[in-house]
Order: sequence, then C-alpha cells, then structure tokens
Amino acid sequence: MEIQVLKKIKQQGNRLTKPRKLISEIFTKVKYPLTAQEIQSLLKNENINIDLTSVYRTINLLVSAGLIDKIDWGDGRKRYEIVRSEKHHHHLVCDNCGTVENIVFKDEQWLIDRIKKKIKFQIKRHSLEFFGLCQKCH
Amino acid sequence: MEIQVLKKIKQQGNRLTKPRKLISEIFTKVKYPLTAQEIQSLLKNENINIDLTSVYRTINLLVSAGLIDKIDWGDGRKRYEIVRSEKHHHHLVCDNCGTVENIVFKDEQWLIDRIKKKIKFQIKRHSLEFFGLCQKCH
DNA sequence: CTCTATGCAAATAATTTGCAAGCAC
DNA sequence: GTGCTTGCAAATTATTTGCATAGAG
Repeated sequence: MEIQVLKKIKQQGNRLTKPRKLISEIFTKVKYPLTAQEIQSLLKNENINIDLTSVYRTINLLVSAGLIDKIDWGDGRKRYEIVRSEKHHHHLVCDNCGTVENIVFKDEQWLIDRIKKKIKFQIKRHSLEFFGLCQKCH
Repeated sequence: MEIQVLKKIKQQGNRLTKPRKLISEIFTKVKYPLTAQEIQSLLKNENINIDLTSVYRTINLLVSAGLIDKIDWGDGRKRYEIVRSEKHHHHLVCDNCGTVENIVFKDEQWLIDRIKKKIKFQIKRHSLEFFGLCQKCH
C-alpha cells in the first residue's frame, strides 16, 4: 500500500523526497482523518522535524494525485485520509471524546446510483459524516 | 417564518436589535448556505453596514437557538442556512459555477433509523453534501 | 436607568506565498 | 549540474476576543 503511494508520486513526475516519504508513511499507518498539525506532531514524536509548510504542500500533492481524500468535520480544520479503494467508508465522530469509528454501507453505491439517475446534476464526490456519542460516552 | 425566528430570539432572553433582525431576515430570504462575509455583503447591497464581528456573533446566537444549521463544504469557510423543519434537504454544489441545488431523500429517515439500529454509536447529527457539475456546466 | 449588544481594534488560528538554499535525479 | 523542493519568514484569510460606548427594555 505504502509502496503504491510512493510509486504514484514518482509516476506523476514528482521527486521522492524525505518529507513526502514520511508523510505518506503516516497516512498509511494512521486510519483516521488527520490535520496538517497532527501530521507534523506525529512526525515530531519520532524526532522528525518537517516544516508545516511542507506538510501542507505534500497534502496538496497527495490530493492532486488522488491518493488522499479531504474529510471535513466543520470545525475549521481540514483533515485528510488515505484512499483505500477496498474500503469506502464514512466516519462516526464522537462529540465528547473525539474518537472516530468507521462505518461502511452495503447499499451505498446502489443508493448513489439511484440518486444519479433521478437528477440532472453530475455527482462527482459526496461527503457523509456522522456526529454524536460513542458507546463509552453515552 | 421570519417572525418565528425573531420570537425565538426574544424567548431565549436576547434583545431584538437591528443587526439581529436584519441578519435573521437575510436567512429567511436566501435559500442557500451563507458565509459571514456573504451576509455582510448582502446587507451592504441594501446600504446597511453591519460589522463582521456582529455577523459572527449573531450567527452563533442563531446556531445556539437552533434556528440555523452549519453547512460545511470543506473550503475553509463556515456556511449557515435557516432550519426549515418541513424541508430537511441536502445540497448539490457545482464545482464550476458554485450554484446550489437542494435535494430531498424520501427514504432518508428510514435509512438513518436503520443505521442507528445496527450500531452502538448514538448519532445526533449527520452531514451529507454532494459536489460535481450542474446541468449548465456539464 | 440598567445591562446587554455593537463597533472597532487587536489577537488568534489555519493556510498560503515568496525566496534563497538544499537535495533528488 | 539543473531545477524541483524545502524551510523560514511574511502575507493572507477566517474567526474570536477585549473594551468603551450605544441602545433595547
């Protein structure tokens, strides 16, 4: 998986630099949406210092390459998550403790296809996020 | 509709000031999600000058009162739209021209209820937005 | 008249841009 | 070696906060 990301960066004519490798690795390891700051902190925990600017620039590169998806929770920070083609999922975000669970809908594609047939609008992306309380915080 | 909003502002012990009346009126008139800046501009078009700070503060008041909903399109700006209980809907946002169409799902509540039964997570809110190209921009 | 709400200025936060120096190829 | 990338500083954009004054009740 990780190797695929690095391969794709090169394929698109971009250089494989240390920040790009390290940030890609973070995305392959962490399974919930990350902000630029969180990526920088995770790297700092491993004693790696990458400038925030480079984090932002790498994020933009990975988005353009279609390797990560933007996830928005409406709190003024942009979050990004690796694209795992096998597992298109959505998130259950706990208002209290902030933990994130993933949720997969069996009929989602069927539903989207049905919507597409009904409307004249050409849907390219959609965003579906759930907020509430996780089991622990009930 | 507009009167209901003003009534509710007072009911909650808040004063009915000019900025609050004018901003509530904008929300009742405009049927797509607005940013703070857009609200200020719309008022400026009518030769009314309201400080951006007051727009933000009024937005927060209306959100707390449950009169407007936050809509997030992941572009770094928060948008707000009046709550119309009769018409729970989602948006089709055109990537090209920015126009917004509303979309209503007949089975949405049924779907949400079914999800709720399957999971241990207590869903309170959800956000569902579609992006793509409108009929004109195809 | 009292106390909340406003406007203005300044602070904070997230993200972007310009540019000289570093490093991938 | 060449030119894309990085790090640092500064700029930009969105939003929030402090405070004196205006105005709703």
